[in-house]
Amino acid sequence: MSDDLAARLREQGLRLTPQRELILAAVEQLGHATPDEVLAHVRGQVRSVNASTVYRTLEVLEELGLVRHTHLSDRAPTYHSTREHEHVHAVCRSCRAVTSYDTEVVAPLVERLAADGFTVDVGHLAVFGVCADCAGRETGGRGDPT
Amino acid sequence: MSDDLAARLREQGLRLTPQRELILAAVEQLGHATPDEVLAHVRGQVRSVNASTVYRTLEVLEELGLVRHTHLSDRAPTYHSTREHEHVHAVCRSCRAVTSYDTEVVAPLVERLAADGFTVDVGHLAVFGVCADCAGRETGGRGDPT
DNA sequence: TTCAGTGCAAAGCGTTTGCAGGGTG
DNA sequence: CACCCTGCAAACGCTTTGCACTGAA
Repeated sequence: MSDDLAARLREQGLRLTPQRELILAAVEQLGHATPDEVLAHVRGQVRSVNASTVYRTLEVLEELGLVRHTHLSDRAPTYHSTREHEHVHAVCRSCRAVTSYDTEVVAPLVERLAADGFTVDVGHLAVFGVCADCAGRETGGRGDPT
Repeated sequence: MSDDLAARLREQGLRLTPQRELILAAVEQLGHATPDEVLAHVRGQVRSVNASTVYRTLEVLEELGLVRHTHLSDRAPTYHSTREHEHVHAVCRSCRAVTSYDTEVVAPLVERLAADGFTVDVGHLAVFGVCADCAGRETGGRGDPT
């Protein structure tokens, strides 16, 4: 856990700071969160933490392999801990509902591209479309993710 | 072709303007282009055309089903004509190369989600990963398309 | 003591919006 | 001649960057 953080940072000659611990903890607690949500969460617990620090830290954490991100909307990306099982997201363009699927659903795709030497980043995959509920209501909901 | 444009616009009580024709033509010629590239292309042929017009027009054209967009980078989206065969994009995170695949590569995925009532927007799908070339050179290239 | 990390403020990029004039149907 | 569309300019949301100070090792 956070030991991972300390260890991995050390390996890279990077430093362990309270902000880094807090931001990693926030991502783990929130499940899926945008930089802004992470910022809000962290600020809820502590004094001043800056947005730039959140961005810079999420980048570091991603390089260390502790968090990952996907794009579930055309706005800010969402980050999640790599301690979760890797999964694929299905996003309804109409109601914006996000469903997680086991990576097995893309196994054939992954194998097919692997045959060409292409290694798919499964955890980053977001599949857009229309969910069962919205298919009924026709041209449903609000906005328009991606 | 452009007849499509005129016809579809009429159906919706919308108007045919030179800008709309030019922008659609630009997307068809460019293959895959960002709003900015479309703007540059259109300006290359004609006088003043405004960025907002490009955005508004691409939105209209997409609603009319004449163009589609995907996200091949974490920057601007890329638009393409729906007259092309529908395809899936594989984007190398290292060298940014984009390869188009026939939609059959995602058929199993599409069927699996369809079983849950989820209709996948195949044309929008972008698969990120590392291509064969870059897998060799290890930690390759430049930027980092998300 | 050193140099990575942080906060702050400003800038950057892509996109959106309000408004008044212009052109299509 | 009604009303959609456009250009313009300002605003916006998210992210990045430069810089001087702070604090981890």
